Amino acid sequence: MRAAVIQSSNHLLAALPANEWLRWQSELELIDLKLGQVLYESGGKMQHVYFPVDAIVSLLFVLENGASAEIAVVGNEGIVGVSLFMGGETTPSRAVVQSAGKCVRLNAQTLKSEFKNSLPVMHLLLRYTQALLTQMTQTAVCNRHHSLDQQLCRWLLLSMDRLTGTHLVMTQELIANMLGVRREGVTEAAGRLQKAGLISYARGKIDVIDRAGLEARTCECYGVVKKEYDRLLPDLIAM
Amino acid sequence: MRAAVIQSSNHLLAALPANEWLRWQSELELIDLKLGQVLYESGGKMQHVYFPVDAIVSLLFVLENGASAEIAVVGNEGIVGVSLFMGGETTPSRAVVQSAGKCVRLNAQTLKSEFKNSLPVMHLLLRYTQALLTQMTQTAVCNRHHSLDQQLCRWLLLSMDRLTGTHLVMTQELIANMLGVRREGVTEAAGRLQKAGLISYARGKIDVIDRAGLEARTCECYGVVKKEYDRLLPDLIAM
DNA sequence: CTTCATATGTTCGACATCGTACATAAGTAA
DNA sequence: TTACTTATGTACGATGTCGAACATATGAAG
Repeated sequence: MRAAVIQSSNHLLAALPANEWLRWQSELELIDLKLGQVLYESGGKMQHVYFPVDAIVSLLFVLENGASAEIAVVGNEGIVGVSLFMGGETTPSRAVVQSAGKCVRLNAQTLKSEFKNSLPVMHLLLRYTQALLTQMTQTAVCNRHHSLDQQLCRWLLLSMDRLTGTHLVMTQELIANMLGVRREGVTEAAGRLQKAGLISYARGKIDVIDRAGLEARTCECYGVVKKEYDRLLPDLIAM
Repeated sequence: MRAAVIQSSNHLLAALPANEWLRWQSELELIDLKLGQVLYESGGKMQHVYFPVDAIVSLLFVLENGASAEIAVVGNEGIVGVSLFMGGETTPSRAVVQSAGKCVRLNAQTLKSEFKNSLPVMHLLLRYTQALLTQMTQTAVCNRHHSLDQQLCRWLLLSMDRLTGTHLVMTQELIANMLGVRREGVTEAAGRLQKAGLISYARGKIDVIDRAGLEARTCECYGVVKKEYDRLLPDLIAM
């Protein structure tokens, strides 16, 4: 299970000072995440934190009646499991793999002690958490004020930013769960985007054809979040 | 301006170890906050952090077109300005006084250095931030899935929890801004609550008559947030 | 008391999404 | 091939909120 991990595979890992990287290296495990895999269940104990490499993880809130909504996405710019070092031990959200791929895993206890004992690690993780917080709050406002079409564009763009290429494996049913709307609504919105020549999709495979077109059609929320990530994590994103 | 500040006036301050309290005491300023006063503007530099005593502060997101939505409320259980120690310097949200009252102010630089140099302070603030984060994300889901009536109940309950008494000074217009809906919608929802005997209101003065009734009518979001605050900040809330 | 700004109440059609039901199409397994 | 599951398409009325316009009521200032 333990395999050599390339530091630059995840932006947060890449930003680690040499000392920290040396300490961590032997503790990191490179694992495969499958589509739909659940990393944390709401309220569950967290045994690890995860640094996505080419996987994407969605943070979902699930209501009692089963309805859900995505509050943030995490790709290779970030870490899944911030509640751990924030002091919660458990998290009230569910973490689901939205796009299959590689991921680096670290023992929860190790991360907690590193967070406590290394100032650079602490600052890095907190700055990332601040960016994540912005994404969450912008999502809240977006849920309130913007149309499904715009939100779908935003969602596609956020996903594309965390992938290489323009291809995405994701059924409309799953997108509906993420956005917290009906599957039929996604079908219609996606149909409009396809008719406009922005995307093409078929049975769970989506291709973005006109990225600029998506950016033109989405709400400001996408730009705000992206700008805040660039501001807070400039050296990490730029590489 | 500088006045004696009672430690127990704010739960976070109350939870400070004796050493920290001694260091902070001379730096704290007790100030008055007026209804509608803006503590931070979106993107603005933060000069202070604020520990509400009997004031309530709303964290609002404002969109380009002026539409807004509240993402969290802070009362005497918390602190306004978490982005400061999270490493952001600026915050992407606006902080507005939702209920006038007293507040303790602390210099931004002081707080940052205390956060860095005192482990108990750091842990306390991070744990609070985690609770705040829960409130924000639950709000996001609530925006998506629940009715205006339920959200109004939730908003009233969250406000009551941060006040002494059952009286609230707040026009329907302002509530509408907080919830991110039209004023007319609040008028209708509030009318239904009044007809049901849960509240009474007149020209900006609201009285909660039947708190249990509000709790029965609101969505699960209120309970989830309250539970998480109790879990993460038990000693602070209990006192 | 009068005037005026503020707060609340009410109505209308418009629109987006919901809930439900069912139809079609593409991949999978026998 | 056939049967079956999964993914997508479409239609319908119901519902909730919006946007706008206007009516009423209260409190404050002169």
